[in-house]
Amino acid sequence: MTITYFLCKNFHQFASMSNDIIDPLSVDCVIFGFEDARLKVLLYKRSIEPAFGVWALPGGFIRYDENIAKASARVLEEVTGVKGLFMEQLGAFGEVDRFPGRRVITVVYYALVKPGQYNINLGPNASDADWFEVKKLPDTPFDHSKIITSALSRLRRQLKYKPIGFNLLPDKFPLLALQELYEAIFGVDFDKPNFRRKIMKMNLLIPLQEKQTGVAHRSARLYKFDKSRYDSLTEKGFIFEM
Amino acid sequence: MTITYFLCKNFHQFASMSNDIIDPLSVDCVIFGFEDARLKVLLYKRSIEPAFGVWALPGGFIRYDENIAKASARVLEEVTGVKGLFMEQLGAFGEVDRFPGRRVITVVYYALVKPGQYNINLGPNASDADWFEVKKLPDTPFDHSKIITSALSRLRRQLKYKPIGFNLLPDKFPLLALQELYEAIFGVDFDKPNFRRKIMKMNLLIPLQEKQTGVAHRSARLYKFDKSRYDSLTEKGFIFEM
DNA sequence: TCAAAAGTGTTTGCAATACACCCATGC
DNA sequence: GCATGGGTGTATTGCAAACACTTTTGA
Repeated sequence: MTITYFLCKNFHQFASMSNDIIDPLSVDCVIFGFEDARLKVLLYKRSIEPAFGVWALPGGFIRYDENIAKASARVLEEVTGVKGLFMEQLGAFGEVDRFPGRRVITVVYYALVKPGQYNINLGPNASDADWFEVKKLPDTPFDHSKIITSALSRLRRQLKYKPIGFNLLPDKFPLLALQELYEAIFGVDFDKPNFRRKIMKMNLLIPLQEKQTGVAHRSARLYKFDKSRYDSLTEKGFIFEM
Repeated sequence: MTITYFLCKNFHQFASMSNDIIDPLSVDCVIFGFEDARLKVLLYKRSIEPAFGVWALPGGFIRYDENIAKASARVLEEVTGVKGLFMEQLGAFGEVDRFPGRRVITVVYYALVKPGQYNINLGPNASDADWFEVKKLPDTPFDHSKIITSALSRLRRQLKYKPIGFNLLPDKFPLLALQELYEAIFGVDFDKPNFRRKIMKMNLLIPLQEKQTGVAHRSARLYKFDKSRYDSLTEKGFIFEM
C-alpha cells in the first residue's frame, strides 16, 4: 500500500484533483423483499472495520464521476446482481456522531425486489448476506436501525398513493398475494371481497389465462400489473389510493 | 486573504484537521410563505460567484460540528430572523454537474413560515431577498428550479395527510383562509359548506371568541390549530386526510 | 367429504357532493 | 339597499364495510 501526499491549499482543489470518491459522503441501501407473507430487509455482514462482522445495510462511497442515484444503483447491483430495480431516495442522514472516528454523511435509497429475481452476491466488503424480517432485525451498527425504521415508514406512506407494491411481487400473481402484501406491511386485515373490488375497479391489473398450480384448493387466476395503463391514467388525473 | 497550505495524505485526515465545513456538501432551503392568497418562495440575490446577482435558494455549507438539520436551521434563521420554523428534509441532490467548477452535493430542506412572523435579513452572502410566487419564479441558477418543483410536489403530498398548512397561516385565522390556502396550493376550488364541515369534524380547530375586524362583510370567527389534540388523536390511530 | 381458498351478491350506513338559503356588516 | 363573505340545512349519490353465500380444487 502506497501513501501519497498532496500539497493542497483547500478542499476544492484537492477534490478536483482526486479521481476517486467523495470522501465524507456514502450511500446506503434499504432493500425490501417479500417472502413467506412477510416483509424483509437484506443485510450484509460487514467485512471491514468499523463494526466488522456485524449485520448492516449495504453501502458504499460515491465516486466523483457518478451522481448519487447512480452510486446507489451500483451498490444495489453489486449486492443483488440485478439491474434496474425499483429505487427511490429516502434522504440524507447526517448526525455528527453517526459514524465512529470521522464525519460521514450518508444518502439512503430504498429499493424493492421481486421474489426470486435477485442473486445475492458476496461483495468485497462483506462475507455474507441474508434476509431479515423487519419485525425481527438483528442489532445493526451506526444509525442503521433508525434508517430502516424511516425507510419502512416511507414505504408504508408510498404504498398508499402509488402502486409500487407490485415491485415486491412476481410478475404474475393471484389477488390474494397482493392482499397479503398490504396486510403484512400495514399490519391490518382486509375483507377479501371488498379488497378484490377495490383493486379491480382501478383497472390496473391485466387478468391472465394462467392459474395457480399445486395448491390444495381451487386455483386462483393470475394477474399482472398494467404499468402503461397506470401511466396513462395518472396523466388524466387518476389518483391511486389504498 | 490568507491562503493556507496543508500537507495531507488523504481526505479523512484533512477532514478531521479542519474545524470548518464539510466541503463538497451544502444545504439549501426552500422557504414557502402564503401571501395574498398565493403560495410564495423566498429567494436570495447571490452576492458571490458563481451566479453573482442571480435570484437563488438561500443556502450554506455544513459545519463539522453540526448535523445537517441544524445546518439548515441555521441558514433558515440567518435568512428569516426566526427560530424554530417548521422544517423538513426534502432530500439530497447530487447530479455530477449540478454546480459549476466542482462537485457539490446539496441537502435540501423545505420550511414553512407564517405571514408577518419573519424578518428578512440581508445576510453576508446576499444583497437582497424577496418573495416570489411559485407560478412566476425568476430564472434560478444550478438545479434550483428542479429543487423548487420537487419541494412543491412534496408540500402538496404532505398537505394531504398532515395538517402542516397551519404553519403557513397566522396563529388565529378564519376558516376561509384555510380553504384559500388549500385552493391555492392544489389549484382546485372547494365547496365552502362542505369544506367547513370536513375541517370541523376533525376536531382539530379551537374556536376563539375573537372575530375578524375591518372587513366589508359579516366578520368571521377566528380559530387556532389544536396541536395537542392532533398529537393525541394521532396516537389513537387518527389519520388526517384532505 | 372435508378443508381451504376462490369468487359473487347484497345490505347498510356514512360521507362527499351539490345546491338552496338566511345572516351580518360596510359602503 | 346591495355587495360580499359568513354560516346552516338538506337531498342525492357513491362507496366502503360487513357478511352471507356458492364454487372449485387437492388430499
